[in-house]
Parts: sequence; C-alpha cells; structure tokens
Amino acid sequence: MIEEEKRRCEMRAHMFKALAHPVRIYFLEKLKVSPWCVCELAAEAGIPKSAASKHLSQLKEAGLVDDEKNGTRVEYRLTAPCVLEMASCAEGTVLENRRKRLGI
Amino acid sequence: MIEEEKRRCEMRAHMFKALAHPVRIYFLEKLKVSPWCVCELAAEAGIPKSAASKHLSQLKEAGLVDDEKNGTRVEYRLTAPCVLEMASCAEGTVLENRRKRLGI
DNA sequence: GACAAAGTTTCCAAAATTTGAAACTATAAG
DNA sequence: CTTATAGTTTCAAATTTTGGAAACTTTGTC
Repeated sequence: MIEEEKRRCEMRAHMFKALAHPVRIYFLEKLKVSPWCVCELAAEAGIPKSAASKHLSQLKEAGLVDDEKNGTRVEYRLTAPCVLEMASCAEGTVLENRRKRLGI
Repeated sequence: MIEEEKRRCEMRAHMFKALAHPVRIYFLEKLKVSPWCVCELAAEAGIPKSAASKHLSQLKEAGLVDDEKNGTRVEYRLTAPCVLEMASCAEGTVLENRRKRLGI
C-alpha cells in the first residue's frame, strides 16, 4: 500500500467514522428536514447536551454539517447532500443482507 | 426517539462502522476491481493474515462482501455496488471541507 | 500418515471512543 | 450587576475496537 493510497483510505475512513454512531445518524436525519439547535437535538435524542455537542462537533469536523450562531443558540444544518443517499443505500444493503441471512 | 427510529439508526450506524477503518476501505477498493483471497489482501496491505481475516469478516457481517471457498483459499468479492459511490461521495465531501478550512 | 499452505479463532494488551457530571464561556433579559 | 439559558470543554471511568502472536481447522500434496 503506497503512501498516497494510505492517505486516501484514511481520509475516507475518517469520514465514515463520523457516521458510525446511532445518535449521529439520528441527528443527520433530523437535519435533513430542517436546521436545529443543540438543545433541541439533545432533547429529542434524550441525551445530555454535552454529549449532543460533542457528536455535532464530530459531524462538523467531518464536513457533514455546518453551524451558525444566533444569540445563545447554535443552529446546525446539513451541508453534504450525498450523505442522505449514502444512508439510504446503507439501509438497503443492511436489509438485503438480513434477508439473505434469514434464508431469502 | 421512538423505538423503531432507534433500531433504524443503529442499523445504519452499524453499516458505517464497518466502513470506518482505513484497511477495510483499502480492501473494498481492491475488491472493486476483482475478487481476492485473504492472503493476497493481507500481503498487499502489509498486515498479518489474522488481522486481514478479522477485517474481512466485519465487512461480510455488514453485508458488504461475500466469500466463496476454493480449496484452501477463501475468495472475497464485493456485494454492494452502491458502496463505491458512497466512498466517492465521501472523498468529495472531505476534500471540499478541507478546501473550505484552508480558506477556499 | 506427515507436511505445508490458507484461514479462522482465541487470548490479551494497547489504543480509541463514548459517557455523564461538572466547570466554564457567552449572550440575553430583568 | 444578577440571573438564566445555550453551548463547549474538561475530566475520569467505562466500553469498544484494534493488533499480533499462538493455537487450531481444513484442504491439498507428497
């Protein structure tokens, strides 16, 4: 594995890592519909806002969401439209796989 | 977050977790071109075959690859075509994000 | 049967992630 | 200025994931 290949794989893996948590998927689905602030997302998910904030900063770091400050609130919004298709594809794949394992 | 929503998010996250490792991304890219056996993939990635085997079984468990035994060899092949598009989209997003951070 | 090659599984240590509480910052309102 | 609200950061503990060596299984060959 040459160095350039390695870097590319690390970049891609890093992006998928940001998607590899149920709460972060949930947040992205909410943001698909409209922007939300941290406290609203935290309340909806039923987790402390410190946890919500950390999950959102991971998504932001991966470039999947963006934020904007309004007074004391920070609104998060989806930036990468293809993420939605990814999630749909993922669900399709997982469901198909489950079907196969249970014997078609 | 209702129970059904939770399950769906967990399923999706589980799938992305399988993609969240550089070696597994590397394997998928090799398999994009043609099927390979464990020892070949391990040699290409420069890791022990026990590690390669474990990564491949994670991919298989997520339904992203399938395997077939031929003598002592086990050939792995890609099953989910949309994974390729996902990875491309991911790379695009990450690159765009990096550009933004470095100031357009 | 003995041996070699390919894979998988097991075991355990090391590394990374996740969690919640508490401390801290910033803004708005009284 | 004081208080309340929204968010972020820090900390330590708990959990999960990873990595490598060694043991084990299976198949093919001599």
